[in-house]
Amino acid sequence: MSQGKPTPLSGFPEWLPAGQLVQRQVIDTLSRTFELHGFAPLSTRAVEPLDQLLRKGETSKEVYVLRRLQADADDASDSGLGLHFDLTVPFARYVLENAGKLQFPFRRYQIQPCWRGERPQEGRYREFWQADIDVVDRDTLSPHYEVELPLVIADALGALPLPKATMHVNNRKLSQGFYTGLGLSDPMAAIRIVDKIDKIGPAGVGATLASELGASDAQVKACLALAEIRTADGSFADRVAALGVSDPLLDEGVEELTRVVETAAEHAPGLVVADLRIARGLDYYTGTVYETFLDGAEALGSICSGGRYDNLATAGTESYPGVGLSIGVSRILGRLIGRAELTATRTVPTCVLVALPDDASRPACDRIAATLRRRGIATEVAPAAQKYGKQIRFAQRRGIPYVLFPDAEGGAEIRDIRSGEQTAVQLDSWQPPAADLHPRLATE
RNA sequence: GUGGCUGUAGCUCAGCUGGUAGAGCACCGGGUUGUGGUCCCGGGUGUCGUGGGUUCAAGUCCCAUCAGUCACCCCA
Repeated sequence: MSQGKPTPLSGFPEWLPAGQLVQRQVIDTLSRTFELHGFAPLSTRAVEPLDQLLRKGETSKEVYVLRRLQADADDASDSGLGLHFDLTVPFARYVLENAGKLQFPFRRYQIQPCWRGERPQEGRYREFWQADIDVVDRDTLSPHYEVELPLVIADALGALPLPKATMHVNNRKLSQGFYTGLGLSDPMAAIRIVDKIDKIGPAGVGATLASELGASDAQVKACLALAEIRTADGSFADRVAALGVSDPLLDEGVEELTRVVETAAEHAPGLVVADLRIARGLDYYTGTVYETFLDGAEALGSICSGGRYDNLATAGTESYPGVGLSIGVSRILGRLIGRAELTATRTVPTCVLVALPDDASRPACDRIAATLRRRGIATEVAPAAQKYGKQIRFAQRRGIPYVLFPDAEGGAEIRDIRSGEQTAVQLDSWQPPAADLHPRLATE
């Protein structure tokens, strides 16, 4: 019974083998970098109770819910479970659940798929991978983590062959304090309105501030002036001061942001800019907020975002403030794989193809392959005893760098099919250059 | 989730006002009967995204649907 050819599912991308290999390489590279900074690997289940996912009134989230197919037809209830839409909320739950067994400050990384039911387009999927790092502590979290995490991200992104990235950083205390000091009725609403400045322009923001918050001309002018501030060093503080607004929370925010920007400028020059219009949508952020854009792909949106959250992991009197950043792995890969700007040096793990002289030689060739594998060299034997030209082409199509030709006396020659160089080798000692041992990421 | 645009071979695309499809590259076979890439010769490999409808006749017109993409929303 033919069911016809299956079609793709909107928003659920599946890369071809070459892309899969690229994603694996990217994830491995990120994992190594995170571990180098002492972050422990962690995975959480795919599902969370809906009340966990929807806490903080995040009802706008397009959460996929789980329901048993076998549920009674007249049973309208669901399981009360939903797929997580990010890795921060599940992590906060995990911390609360295991607080007694964890050591604080607790730092972990987590690389997993997430699900959101929104309309897909380039860089936006319904199933997508995030690579998330967070640090949480008990009761209070030292501000220096807000400086450290961007540097870890700088290392991680720097280890990948990507276009230059720029991280725009702001501090909610700065914005909120500024609007409070300015005398606006609803500082949080002002933050959200000003965040739209790239969409609706300064005039639109001004009009909205006036109509929704009753802001005066002077207040609107001050808000727009703040939103214009964007500096690669600590000089933003002088420009904020020049606006003549005073508020204790504002001062705190300026101090924290100054530390982030100046430290980043020292350790990762060119990565971070203070950008006082950045707000971030998620309302659980309470301090530093981050958004990162790839140069030349700004329209793709942020490829790494996060911030400090003081109240996400709280239960009763227990409080575990944290700060985290998430890299949008699928967003980056969808763009770069889609445009063939990021590839792997080969489409299979195989380093050596053992040529098959004739069918009777297969056992001997299998032994040769086993010998190489024992030394960690990924090896496969040619699928059929075709003409050597065909066998070489088999390797070439897949990017396999070496073809091994056995001879009748138990020796072998290995050909580097990129250069055409072919030499007799000792099977029990030959080793490829380290660069050829595994597929690597490559830009084209 | 709302709205717009797009959908022909593996890829990039052509196909005028309706007459059951074509180019380049790629791929396959051979020249070269066991060492690829160059060159030469030969081969079209296709449910025109899918399903309906109009028509004597649909790749072409209409509707729906799926997918991609863009804007909104939101955000990785």
